[in-house]
Amino acid sequence: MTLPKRYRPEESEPRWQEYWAERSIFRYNPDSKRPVYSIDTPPPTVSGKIHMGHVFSYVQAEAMARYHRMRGMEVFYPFCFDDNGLPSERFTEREKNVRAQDMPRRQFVELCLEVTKEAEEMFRDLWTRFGFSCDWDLLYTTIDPWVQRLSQRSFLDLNRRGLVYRKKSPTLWCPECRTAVAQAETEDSEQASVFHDLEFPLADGTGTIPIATTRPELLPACVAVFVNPDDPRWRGLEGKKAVVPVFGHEVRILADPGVDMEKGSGVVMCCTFGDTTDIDWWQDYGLDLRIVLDSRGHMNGLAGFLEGMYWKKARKVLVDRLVEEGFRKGGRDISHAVNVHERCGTPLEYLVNEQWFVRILDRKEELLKRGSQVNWYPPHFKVRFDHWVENLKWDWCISRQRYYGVPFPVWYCTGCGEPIFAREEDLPVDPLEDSPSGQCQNCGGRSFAPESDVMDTWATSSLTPQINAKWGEDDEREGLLPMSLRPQAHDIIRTWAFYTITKAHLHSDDIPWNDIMVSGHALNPSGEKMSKSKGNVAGDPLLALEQYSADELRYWSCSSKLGSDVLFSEEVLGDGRRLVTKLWNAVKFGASRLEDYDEAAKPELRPYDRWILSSFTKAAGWATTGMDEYEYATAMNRTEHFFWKTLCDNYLEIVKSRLYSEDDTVGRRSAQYALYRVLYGCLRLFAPVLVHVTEELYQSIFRPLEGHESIHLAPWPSPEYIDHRALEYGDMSLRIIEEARKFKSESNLSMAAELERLEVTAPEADLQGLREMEDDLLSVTRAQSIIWLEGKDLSVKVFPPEV
RNA sequence: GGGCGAAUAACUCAGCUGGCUAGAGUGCCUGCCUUACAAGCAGGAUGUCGGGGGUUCAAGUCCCUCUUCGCCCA
Repeated sequence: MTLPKRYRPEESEPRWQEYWAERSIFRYNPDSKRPVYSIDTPPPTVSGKIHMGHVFSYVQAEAMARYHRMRGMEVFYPFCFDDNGLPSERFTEREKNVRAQDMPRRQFVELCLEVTKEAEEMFRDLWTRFGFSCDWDLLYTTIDPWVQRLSQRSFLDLNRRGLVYRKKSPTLWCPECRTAVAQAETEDSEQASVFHDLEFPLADGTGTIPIATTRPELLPACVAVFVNPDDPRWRGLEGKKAVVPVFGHEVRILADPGVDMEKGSGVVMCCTFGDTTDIDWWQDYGLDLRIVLDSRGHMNGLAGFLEGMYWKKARKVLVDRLVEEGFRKGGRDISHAVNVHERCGTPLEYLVNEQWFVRILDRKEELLKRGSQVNWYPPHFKVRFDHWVENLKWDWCISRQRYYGVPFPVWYCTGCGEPIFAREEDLPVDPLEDSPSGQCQNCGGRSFAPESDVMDTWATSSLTPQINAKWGEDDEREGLLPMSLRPQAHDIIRTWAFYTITKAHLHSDDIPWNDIMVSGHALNPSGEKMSKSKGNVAGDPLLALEQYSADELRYWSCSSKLGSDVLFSEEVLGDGRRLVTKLWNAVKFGASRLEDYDEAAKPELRPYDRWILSSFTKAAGWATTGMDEYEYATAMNRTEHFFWKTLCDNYLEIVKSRLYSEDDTVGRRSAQYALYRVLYGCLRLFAPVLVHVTEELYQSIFRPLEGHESIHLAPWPSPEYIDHRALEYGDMSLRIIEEARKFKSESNLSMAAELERLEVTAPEADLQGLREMEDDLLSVTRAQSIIWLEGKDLSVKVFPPEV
């Protein structure tokens, strides 16, 4: 049982990773009698490089998997990839320097599959090297045929429940990606712009009205002008008509309380469509539809002389014209928030297209209720969900005019346009290649056109609990829903968490998971959020793994409170290394003193041995409470403090001489017993985070007696020993050791220096308890003798040897 | 504009339901090679707990307000 002087993680870590894989240590056993702890891993988007932020968040969840496994639960912990949809398309286009529209659809899809496959292998390799305990046999990707089938089944189920509809309707549109996008895929970008002050003539020639706008190029799309009915400046205008400058068409002047009197002139033009207010008014007042932009953001024929220009150019040309013709009275530079596509940063437009929607707007209350049924860790993140639901303005648009994704299982009758839905037993279908069976229910037609849109990736990735449970499949997994835990970062509450809760509610009238743990972000050393799009990513995980061991990086990932953002910096990573080394050395020392350890030879325990066992029980209790609340950082902190301060700095020094003693066999046996139990206990408390070094130490030292195939299959420490009296006097006595050490330090003496004697004064009630530890106190302080005196408070006098 | 979070030692952060001289790690200073560990050990210095009010016998901890920063959403 001797360990090498130094621990070599670079050699040890791959060895144990291989060991776990070969023996399928982390395989999920569906026939197990243990209670199931299931984790709904959010499949990472396969769209590029992984950064420390991913690692950070996934490690936190991984530690929870390890913990629950040790608590005796059957852990269902899959890994997965989200590799369909727009992100993967753009990734493929970037990697291969191609554009989807330049090649046959089938060929592009093949290319996507190839590119994402490579990325996934890299991902899997990296995850293995971080010591992830997922069951790779449960791996799925969102483009797998059976997952596509499940996703299409979801669509058909929603259709059956009357929860999807297809409608020509104003939709958020990205002119760059040329597809509809969902509200959740947008973000605000602060951009410089100009507020143009225009003047609209009144149709009856009685004057003009001022209108300020940032989007003059939408003038040809102007369908009305609005004022506030309470605005005294514009009383009497309502019902008149205004003439749109340059374009000359007349529009009605209407009054609506939604007009902000403070902003600009208090007169607003309504265009189809500049923003959501335009859409509301267009609907509420039955206004004309004048679409002037095409799917690429160019002006169309309705824009007259601007036709064919990209909107930016059109704006410039039109502003010149407005100035020329005297309609523009001025303008000022402003900075305002523009709604852009989060994937490419392009300002979004509202176009009118046929799109598929999931009906959610009329279910806000139900969704809020579902959200409350989930346990949020930490709790304050729930309000993000609530606010998102409360502020929803659109039904969920799930169709995308792209190439690579799960197809809609739908055709349209060429005769009457009626949609034909695939039969469930035929799934998965690709309407571009397959044909529906039978004829049109509506007109009897037999000729069909395929739906060429694909479903948004969220339509599938919102189904991860159902995918895990193989919902509706022949080999459906029983008893997994709702799942135990969804781990994820806080930036995807409004997308992933929201959609997943929505789907579970709509399909099964249930919550998708009992708990959700929301992790923070890893910030780069200057405190900024790392994001691929900003190009400020620090800490390439592969590079980090060359400099630091997986355990060190894991330690960093688990050293901050759940949900809070944390800096990724070199100095913080040193902390993990210190602990790993200390752990190695302490166990190495223990092992050298435990060579003849005999569990059966346990004698009556000495006071300090009872003390350390009780202290451990206390520390393990704190750790357990922390882990149960997903507060792994607190748990690790408590454990580390116990291990370093109580165990190493004090206990080991106290019992050292007994452990080396050849005369005091009973004392030695007693110390050996406590040391063995406590070291093994500490290893187990550290195991969820420091997964490799604890395994290495366990296998070398504890496996022969404990027998578990891996420390990760060993039971989490339970309160096995508590002696309150020993705890009290042990803690109290530390003061005596402290005073002796302080004396030596202040006298510039070595800790090994001998002392003549100690005079300890203590209250009568405590004297007996303290005196029971005299032998160990003498050995740790190197004092010749201790004089025990009775007094009011505990105090210690130190006498050096006579010179 | 609304919401959420943060503001505690030079740095990174703990401080739960208010209670004894406010903690940890790093860094700094002084020592010490102690039969595991100098990547260590012992000791030490450093804080108007963002500002201002209030509640209370008692407030980093609760309430109000202001300031700064970050994030999310309009």
